[in-house]
Amino acid sequence: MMRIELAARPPFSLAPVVLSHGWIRLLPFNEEQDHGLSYIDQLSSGKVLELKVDEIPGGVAVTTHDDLTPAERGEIAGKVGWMLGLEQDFSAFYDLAAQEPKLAHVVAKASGRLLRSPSLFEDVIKTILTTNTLWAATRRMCANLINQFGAPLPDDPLRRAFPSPSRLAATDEATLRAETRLGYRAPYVLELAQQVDSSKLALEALKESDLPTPELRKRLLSLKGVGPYAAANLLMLLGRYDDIPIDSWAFKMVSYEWYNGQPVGPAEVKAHFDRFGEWKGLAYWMWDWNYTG
DNA sequence: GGTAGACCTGGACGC
DNA sequence: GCGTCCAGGTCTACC
Repeated sequence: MMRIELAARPPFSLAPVVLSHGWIRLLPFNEEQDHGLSYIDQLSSGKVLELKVDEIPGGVAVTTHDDLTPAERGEIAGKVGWMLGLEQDFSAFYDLAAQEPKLAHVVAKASGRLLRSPSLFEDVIKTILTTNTLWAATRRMCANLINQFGAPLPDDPLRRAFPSPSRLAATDEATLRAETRLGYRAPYVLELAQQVDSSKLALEALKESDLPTPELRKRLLSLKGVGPYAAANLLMLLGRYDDIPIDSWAFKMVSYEWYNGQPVGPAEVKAHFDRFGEWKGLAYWMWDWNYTG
């Protein structure tokens, strides 16, 4: 049993991160008591362990059943710091949100951080799995990927980590279609895994990229299966909020918020959030919508 | 620059 | 049961 305490930039609260979007309900995440979370992670050494994350004053505590080397502790600290956005600074967003009743809850709850997977590789695949399908199918495809290709937890082999690029690169399109049920997304996932595995694509480097958002967006759009919606979603996970992930849900929300349920397009969605400038994506994401059904 | 039609799955619906 | 329809973004081909 090991415990690692990590400090967060204040203000911080774990619950809004866990509840920030659907990722907590995709394996290998799991929501635990009191809006804590667990995640099954494969370390760079290949070791698979379960990380449990709970809030403590000033940050979080990460616990595992395993004994860890200093290097493993460092790796876990880095990953969890990224996953929860512990260093992220939302003070400029809070200044804007404090002026807008529909965003007041953001300041009150210290929201803004969006739950991320340890790797951009995993988040790109998961984002591709959310496109053009229903949430239940996204969860099923993600679970299939993990159950079929993920490395097992030694104590509990039915639970597995998210597959590595090399493991996915070693499968084939027919298997991803027939067994994993990815449908037409199969070649997209396979190509991504092969490019990352062969180092043709330095995907993880985009996490620290200082490219302007439009350039970063172009990089993401160049990935097969990543279109405007997916790119905007991934940009948000990368801490860039100057684009809005517009999907069919966005049209419905904006329609009932400002147009009496009449059909709307992307222009209407953008029009209501442009005033938030570089924070417009987060303003959209955190908006306290009228429509609840 | 924009757009039409194809792509897949599984759940809902009609018989 | 069995067939048909539908929702959900992105791709490619073509303009």
